[in-house]
Amino acid sequence: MGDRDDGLGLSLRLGCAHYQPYSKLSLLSLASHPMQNLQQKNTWNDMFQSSDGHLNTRSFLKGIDVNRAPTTAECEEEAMMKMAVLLAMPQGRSLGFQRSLVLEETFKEHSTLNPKQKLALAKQLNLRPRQVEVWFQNRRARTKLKQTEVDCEYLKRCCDNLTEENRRLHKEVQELRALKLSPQLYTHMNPPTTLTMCPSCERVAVSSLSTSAAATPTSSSPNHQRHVPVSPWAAMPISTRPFNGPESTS
DNA sequence: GAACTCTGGAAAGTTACGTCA
DNA sequence: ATTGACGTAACTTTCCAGAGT
Repeated sequence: MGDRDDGLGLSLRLGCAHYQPYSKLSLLSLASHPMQNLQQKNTWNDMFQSSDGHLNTRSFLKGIDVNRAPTTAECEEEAMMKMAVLLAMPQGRSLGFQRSLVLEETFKEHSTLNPKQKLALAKQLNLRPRQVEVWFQNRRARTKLKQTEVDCEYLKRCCDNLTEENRRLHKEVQELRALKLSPQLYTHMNPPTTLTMCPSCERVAVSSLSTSAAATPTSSSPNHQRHVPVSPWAAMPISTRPFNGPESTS
């Protein structure tokens, strides 16, 4: 799974963008390696040994944000070390590190295989064609699941933004109604012409006359301290409003 | 050209198993 | 030692597109 940049502006980044050999690999497959050698396992034990003497691979994994682009310094050493450890971690049943690596590289090129490619890959990896086929099926499923999770998060953020905007608009309506129902304020209001409405977005904007009148009330008209509730984005182009896109929320 | 059958592949769902905390 | 969570390999079912008749 490589970087993705679709219409939603979403992208998935794994590892370090500057370190290509590992950065594009799936963490799922990186974590799968049947390192059954006892001697090497002791090495992993040493590396993951926690204070209480137990192995702590999950906490180690927590230190890696697969969606964050690490700094250059991290890329060169820390990320390298972490990825190297990930690559060697035994995790469940797997086809082996080298095989997974080749399968991943092949998957990056094309997520589906024609029969000829499948046979060639199976021969290269000393696997049955059926195993290669199954691996690609499962890999596509994992990719789709991951993408679904990302899309779901994006939609959730959109929903949150709209909810907040809805709440803000309700408050604004209430304030406007209160303003209209107040006779004193209503009679001393400036003419409606001081409020202008954008013909394209139909948002009310405050003209320079009204804003100056509101900001600097004269001694002869103290009641001119008129509050005009205008949302902070009223004068903003639609495309730059906070609820208009995923990039504006983070 | 339309209707039907066959076949292969993909997706979705499920199961079994190994590892770890 | 046991258990639940998690990841992966492998299987089953369903659907669909393309080829052949």
